[in-house]
Amino acid sequence: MTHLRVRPLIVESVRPSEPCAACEARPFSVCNAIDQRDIERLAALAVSLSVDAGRTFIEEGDPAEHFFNVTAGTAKLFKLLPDGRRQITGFASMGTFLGLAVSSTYAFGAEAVEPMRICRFSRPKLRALLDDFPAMEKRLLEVASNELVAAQEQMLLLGRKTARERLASFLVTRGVCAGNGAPACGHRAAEKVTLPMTRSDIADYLGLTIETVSRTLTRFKSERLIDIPNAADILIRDHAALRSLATGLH
Amino acid sequence: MTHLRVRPLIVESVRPSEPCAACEARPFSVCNAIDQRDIERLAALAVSLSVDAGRTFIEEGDPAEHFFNVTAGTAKLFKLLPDGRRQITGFASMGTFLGLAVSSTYAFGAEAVEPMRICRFSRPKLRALLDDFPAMEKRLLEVASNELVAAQEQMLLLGRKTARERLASFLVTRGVCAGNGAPACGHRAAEKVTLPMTRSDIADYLGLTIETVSRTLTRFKSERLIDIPNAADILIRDHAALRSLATGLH
DNA sequence: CGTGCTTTTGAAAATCATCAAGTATAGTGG
DNA sequence: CCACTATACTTGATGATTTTCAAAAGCACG
Repeated sequence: MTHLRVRPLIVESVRPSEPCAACEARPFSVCNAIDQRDIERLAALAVSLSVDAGRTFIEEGDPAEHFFNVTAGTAKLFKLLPDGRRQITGFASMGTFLGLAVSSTYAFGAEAVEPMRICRFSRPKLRALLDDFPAMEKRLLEVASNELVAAQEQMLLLGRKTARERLASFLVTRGVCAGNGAPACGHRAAEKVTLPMTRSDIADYLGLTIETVSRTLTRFKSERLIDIPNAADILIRDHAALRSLATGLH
Repeated sequence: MTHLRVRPLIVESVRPSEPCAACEARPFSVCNAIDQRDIERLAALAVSLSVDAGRTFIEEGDPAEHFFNVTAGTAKLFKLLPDGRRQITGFASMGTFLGLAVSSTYAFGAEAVEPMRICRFSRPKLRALLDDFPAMEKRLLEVASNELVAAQEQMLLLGRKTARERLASFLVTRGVCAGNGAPACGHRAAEKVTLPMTRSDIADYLGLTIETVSRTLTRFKSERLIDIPNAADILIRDHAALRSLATGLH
């Protein structure tokens, strides 16, 4: 019954010849908590995978069998209501660690918004490894703490900010921390913000509709705060004004 | 300016004779990760404090010098915008651990909504202790992971749920996990939900106004979903209907 | 150069916020 | 014990931001 066969989530599945040691994402990820000489033990667990754009590689409610580490590309993390309403809780890019749940099932779904490369670890095996590398456990706690802070900031945005303030916050945050896709998080503001996600994704991230997102961006443009050479790229023209808007000052 | 504060935050400051060993909150907190025989080392760091209702004991932006563990009472955790808009990101009750931030300053404020008892730890000292007790570090990671899941659920609520759905979610969650103040989190539904916080707090938690909270509760009452003997107590009359509403089913 | 998608733009509708009283409730002091 | 005050809560009328519904305009891809 070939027609019932589930299409494999994963397009390619390899153990790179020089697995973690040469990983470009390592400096940005929890993996850098492990010494160069111990890195092989981690590499033995890692499976590097390609994920096509649009592919869901974590399904909310599924048994949580793996941890993931994003090594390239971007994913959206989301929760759904039965009628299809969606809240995107965050975007994961290079270095982001996924699957930090105590529960036995995933609390959120994850879908690639652009072609991705991810590193997959068996949950129980990585857990076992963590016992030998408390430094990595410490890093995980740091990561979780930072995400918690970001989540609180997002709650403020979703609960109390206007549409204009939400878009301004989004652009500013993207500009500072995800300038052009690289999560180098240089603390300098980017001129150009590249948005790999659709307006629909942005809307579901900010608790708005696509129409409101589009209208608000258009208005920013008419106010000379930004330029929109094409839908995916935003040029920041008045960073100060945007930052001010983002923090709730009118 | 916290430095200019006249009245002391803390009303009473004691090291109880049997510090952590007999702590009622320990079974609910991260402290239970430490063995009975090692508990003294933790107790040596702990300072037990009383906090009056309405007192702010964590100020957003202040240097993060302490961790806290709630041993009795309830606090609201919040973030503010410059013009006074407030988002309550959560309520902390018995067993809740506070202060998990990597940053050197608190990312949120905390205020007692009813008389509280908290356990205070010096950040650097507890950090040092954690090196000797990886089990506690593990527990902290669990706690942070769980809070992350709760935060994502709250983002779904704030970004995508209607006022009715938000209130229903709030009542159901309170009924299951905070029945009558004890965070036993028994998985049975409570008949009565006691709300130590004001309507204003509920509104700021759910991203609504006090008027909408009040009206929605009144409507639930007229629909026989709940009873409101007094503003602080809510009787759940139709738990199934509320749960259904909370998950977005109309 | 269609075809299908995303994005933009417009008009109408709706939910929720704001403004404004009015009613409980609790705490205080006479 | 009872006014008296302050605060919290409820209820009503109006209004505004955002959503919904609808359709046109861009863009990418075969």
